Amino acid sequence: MITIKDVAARAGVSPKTVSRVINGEAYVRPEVRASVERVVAELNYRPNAFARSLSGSRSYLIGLFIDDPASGYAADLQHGAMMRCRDRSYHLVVEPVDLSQPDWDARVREGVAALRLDGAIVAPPICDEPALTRLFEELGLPIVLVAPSVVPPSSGTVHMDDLGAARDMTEHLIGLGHRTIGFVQGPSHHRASARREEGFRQAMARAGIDVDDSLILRGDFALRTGLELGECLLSRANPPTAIFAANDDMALGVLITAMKRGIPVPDALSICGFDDAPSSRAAWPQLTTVRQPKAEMAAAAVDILVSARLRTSPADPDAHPLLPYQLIFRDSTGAAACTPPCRHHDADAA
Amino acid sequence: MITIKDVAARAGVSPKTVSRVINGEAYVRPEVRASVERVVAELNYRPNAFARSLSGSRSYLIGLFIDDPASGYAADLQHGAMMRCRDRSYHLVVEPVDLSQPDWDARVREGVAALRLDGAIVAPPICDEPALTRLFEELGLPIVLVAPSVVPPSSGTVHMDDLGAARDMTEHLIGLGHRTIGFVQGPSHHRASARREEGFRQAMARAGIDVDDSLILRGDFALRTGLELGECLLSRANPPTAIFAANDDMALGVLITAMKRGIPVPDALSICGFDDAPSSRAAWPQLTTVRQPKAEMAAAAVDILVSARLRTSPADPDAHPLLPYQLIFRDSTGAAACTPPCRHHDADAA
DNA sequence: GGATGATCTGACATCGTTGTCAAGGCGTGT
DNA sequence: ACACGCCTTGACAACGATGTCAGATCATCC
Repeated sequence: MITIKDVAARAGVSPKTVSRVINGEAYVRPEVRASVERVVAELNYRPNAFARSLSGSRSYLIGLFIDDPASGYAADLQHGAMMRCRDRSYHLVVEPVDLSQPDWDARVREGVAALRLDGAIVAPPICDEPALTRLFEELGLPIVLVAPSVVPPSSGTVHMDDLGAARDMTEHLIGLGHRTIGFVQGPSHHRASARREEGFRQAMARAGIDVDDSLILRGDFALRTGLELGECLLSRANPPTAIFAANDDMALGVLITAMKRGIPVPDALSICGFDDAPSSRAAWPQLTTVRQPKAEMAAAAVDILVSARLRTSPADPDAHPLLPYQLIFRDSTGAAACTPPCRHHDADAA
Repeated sequence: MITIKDVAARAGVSPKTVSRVINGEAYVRPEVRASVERVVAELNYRPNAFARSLSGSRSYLIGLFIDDPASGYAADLQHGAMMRCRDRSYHLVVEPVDLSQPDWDARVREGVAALRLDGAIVAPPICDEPALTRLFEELGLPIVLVAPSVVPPSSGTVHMDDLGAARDMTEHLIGLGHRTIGFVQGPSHHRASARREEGFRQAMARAGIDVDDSLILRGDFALRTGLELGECLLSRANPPTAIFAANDDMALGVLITAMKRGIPVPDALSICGFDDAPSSRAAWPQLTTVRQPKAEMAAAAVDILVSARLRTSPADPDAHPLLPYQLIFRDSTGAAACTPPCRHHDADAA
């Protein structure tokens, strides 16, 4: 294994100078820098991460704290964070946090203490747990929250524009001629879900359509509530011609209910979801939905943590980026059966 | 941050003795051991992983090398590996390997060199890449392959019994009265998939049913081949009453084709898959399938790597465990429409 | 009682890097 | 010619653990 000394010897400089070159510090003559860089390349030298962290103030390690690391959501976050870490020559350590276990805080402490993490990314839903964010604050660990409902001070956040996405999707439905649209809400404590409803209402208001509040039902993001609330909406005397669910699982539930009742989708009923979960693609017909920039949010979180070493401004807008969403038009939405006067509408936006 | 010196001072012993206690070495008087352990608990001391790895021979780090870290399969492996790592006070580092990039080997080298990994877990499909396993061998890094098609010498493996699972599932179908059963194979290079076909044939042979080779079609694990091959099978003059696909995505394709043709599932057609992918639960009806012990395989891999420090026997059977599968009976399989004489059969095994 | 070996314990060097600090070289203004 | 500041460099001591080795203690056997 080659070390910094080998490089130093071969380049005819001191180890410290090699260290300077590696870390891009100033005050190294360009010739010397070039020569060291050449030797580094020749020997294919890689600094030992442990020595680095032991000696220096950085560990080059970022923790990703996740409730359920086996979920698709978690996988996307991991992927995005890991790739960005690699680009910035950091490494990602994924740590599961099971808040239902009594000793969860001890386990978190242990992980942070043993690894000297430079920062932590906290995924939903545990990013909304005050005890956890307090713990990180106590440990002096910079954190970035992914799509949190509440924003504690002195932590970074990454978000997507839930309101805008829901507005756009609703406008898509309205453009297809739908006027009676049902909305399946998420749980009340979930801020993002509230923003989605807000977007829905905005789009309806802009189009001058009165919202019938009895068409807005509250669910809990689980598939089975989609089944139940779908039943509710579709058994009405005047059922909606389109249903917008605040996540894909519930949309799937609505879809299954429609199939059971023999309602053809999208011919008699348009359905759209939110999340672009894997199951939205596996369903038939495939679900029109909103892609959350999960990987991008995680990558942005890494950026914030890495650069936070430099700047120490907690409320800097750079520490709270809003990432672009994308509407995914698939096969579960189509033109409304022509009850109201409707023109044909082109649906290939985004 | 408290260090080994703090503990040593408070316990009135040398740092080295504390080190001995932490690492469970022999030759420490029971009283001393107890006293040190008390102080460790009091101060809530955790050894610094970096110092440990820099000084000692272990890094307490295990790498999980994965092609597509965003897949559900990867997520399950990660979860299992991570939990077991935590129990054994190791940590898991996930490293993506993109074989399509020209410099993939340099990136792997870099990761291994910088982190001094104690071992690597290599997930499918890259565990079947000879260049990769050779690279690890060259680096002297112990590896465990997850469900590989070929087993290079001097590496551990973890497997599940694909043959037995497919046999059991086929027997389940036969027990439901099915006699004309279609089988959708995976790609030819995929050994596990071949074992699944073998299990299918064994069950059929045991039941004394002749296998019609034209009912066995080769796919490539993608959903769209499920659509196409389902079409193939269902448009026959004498279509099968049950179709067994070698993975869930293809089974889903078959399911969608059946829906399109208006064939009720499971009343007129039973379908089952393999993998217990998330989408198998999101489908309607939910798919009967085989649960692969993904998390358990990953956990077993960690065990092998951790204990391999102790024993150095490469071909030890303990280094090649076979993990138990589980049949998941859901709603896509049911009794065959009674063309052949059939008795009612109880389906609640496993 | 003294040699022997097993059981304990600590001093010290070491792992590979970075932080601190001091010092030398060089340009500039007076 | 001198003081001053900026650039550039390296010596040295950390960082926090473990490996090595030598020394101390104790029981056992001749």
